Amino acid sequence: MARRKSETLTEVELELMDVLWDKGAASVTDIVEALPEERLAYSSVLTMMRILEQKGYVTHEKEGRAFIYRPLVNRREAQQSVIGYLLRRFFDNSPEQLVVNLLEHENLGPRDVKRLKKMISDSE
Amino acid sequence: MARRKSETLTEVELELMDVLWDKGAASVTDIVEALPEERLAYSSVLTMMRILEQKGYVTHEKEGRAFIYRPLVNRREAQQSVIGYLLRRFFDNSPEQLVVNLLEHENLGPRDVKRLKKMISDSE
DNA sequence: ATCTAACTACGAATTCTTTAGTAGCTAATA
DNA sequence: TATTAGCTACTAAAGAATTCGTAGTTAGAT
Repeated sequence: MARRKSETLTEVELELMDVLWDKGAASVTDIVEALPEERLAYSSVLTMMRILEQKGYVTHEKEGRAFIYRPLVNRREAQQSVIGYLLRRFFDNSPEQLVVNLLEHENLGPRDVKRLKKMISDSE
Repeated sequence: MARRKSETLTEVELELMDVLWDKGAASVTDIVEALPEERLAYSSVLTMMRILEQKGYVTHEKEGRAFIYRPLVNRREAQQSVIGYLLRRFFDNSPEQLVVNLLEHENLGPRDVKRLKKMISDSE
């Protein structure tokens, strides 16, 4: 039997969406060039774009000879989606738990914590 | 060619680890019984436990006739790891961005926001 | 000592993800 | 109009994740 489809962007999907989000719209050639040298073959990107379209993350239209791809989901939405997934699966739907862990995270210096607090204060 | 291994717990792996984290230690039978009715066959759980052991998430020892599995990674560590992944891949290593999104998340009521703020203020 | 119930080990099957080669179409140009 | 450069479509392939069947082993009961 088999696995369920991923409900969030997978690794490579995310990498390509990042390019689209940065550029707003792009042809396959644009995307290949935006990626690190030799990262993916042209046809690999093409395949992934097809998959992303199937999954409803992007759409395309012909412009001149090439397909121009545009995101149907923006970065913010993708972020919210993955946060939702994370809360559900790892944090028992408790944003507090997530933030507690974030505050304790080794990657977080005192400077970060300070900025975080300021940001939350400002958000009222 | 092929994909990279997942650096965080996958869906089913997480489901099983959750049982271990709750119980502290458990036999395969214990785990099957802790899962929702008909969720997974005995042998499926066995296979997944083997994989989890290969990946270094659990260990086992024989107790009587059965294997008793114990987590080698605790819930907190798994949460930190997935937060690290999230920051890196979705939030450009910016905890601020993550929190901004959390605050704007539709699942978050005003009561949650209030508690969050208090929690961060208290964290000095 | 044999039988049997309880477990584990091994491997197969299926889908998803990721990567890429190649055939084939099309528009611009010589 | 015939070439060809630039794209897309199709196909393949292999690793990872997920699920489960079955053979084989072993400890305890008869």
